[in-house]
Amino acid sequence: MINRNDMSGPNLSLCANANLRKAMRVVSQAYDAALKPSGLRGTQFTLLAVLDGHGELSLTRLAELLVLDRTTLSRNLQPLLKEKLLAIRRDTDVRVRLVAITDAGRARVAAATPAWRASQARVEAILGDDRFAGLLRDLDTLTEAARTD
Amino acid sequence: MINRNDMSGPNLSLCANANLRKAMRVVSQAYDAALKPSGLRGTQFTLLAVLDGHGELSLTRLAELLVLDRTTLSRNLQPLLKEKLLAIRRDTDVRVRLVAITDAGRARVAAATPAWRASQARVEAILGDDRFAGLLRDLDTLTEAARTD
DNA sequence: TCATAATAGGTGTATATACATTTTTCTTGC
DNA sequence: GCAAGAAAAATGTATATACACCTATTATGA
Repeated sequence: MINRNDMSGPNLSLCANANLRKAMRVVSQAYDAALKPSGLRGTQFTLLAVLDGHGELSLTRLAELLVLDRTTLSRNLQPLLKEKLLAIRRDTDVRVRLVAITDAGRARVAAATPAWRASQARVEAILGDDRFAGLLRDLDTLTEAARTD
Repeated sequence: MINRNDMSGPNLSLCANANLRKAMRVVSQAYDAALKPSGLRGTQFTLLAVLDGHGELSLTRLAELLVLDRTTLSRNLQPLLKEKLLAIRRDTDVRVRLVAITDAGRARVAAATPAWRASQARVEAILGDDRFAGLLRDLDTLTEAARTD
């Protein structure tokens, strides 16, 4: 077996970025496919579930929780607002917009949760409990390291 | 310390999709920032480096190598073609388009490689060698499992 | 009190991503 | 040799993502 990466160039099989993105693509596709009957993408499920767990949050605070750019969050909210799964109101400080999940949003999360659990179970079955836990630890370590520098 | 996830809803701190995407975001931002002086995004560096390692490839074959949707690849190629870092020609089977890196593309990869190495070193320093190797293994296991089902 | 800082959020632009569909070309079976 | 099906790629549409920049409002300090 010839390894052409013994040559001078970057060895992409060791690239954290390339491999994270690749795994993200296939995993996200799996979650998206499983969630499709519920009418949610994986990213949307995440957003709704966070807001189901917390109460009303400002966009800035929600972006911090998700480790997501504020402008990205702004745009990710749009389809969920259009479907009235989320609602936004102004705070007394009128600069601040508070977003909260609606009853319809809660119902949607509840309807989607079995599909989410099945996707979770599939990943856990592939890796096994120990590697799955280790993966979550590693991802969190990377996120925290980047977040705090 | 109250754990509100003891309640009925999905515990997102265990969500493979949410945590993979979150880590992907922060890691990609770090690579993008490091590569910025070279004028490449992380994704573009990956694409060029793959084509630097292999010769001419059809879009379908390249998409398979990257575990990337063919239509996504088509679009990701556009900025690199515009900058003439890649070139496309037709095969004898005129349905097939073969893409290859240009001399300018090779030069760009070479110029960007030190920044890529620095980003790699940073991730390895954060996780340590063992966890880094384990992470790559886990990501590959997930990718292969999804790719082959 | 008012000028200046800081903060919250949105817009413009560009890339990344994939599904559904379409067009073009090739292959295959008869 | 041709019709039916397979294969390669592009397009239409929608979401995800972030940077640079802008606007509106609030906080601060002399």
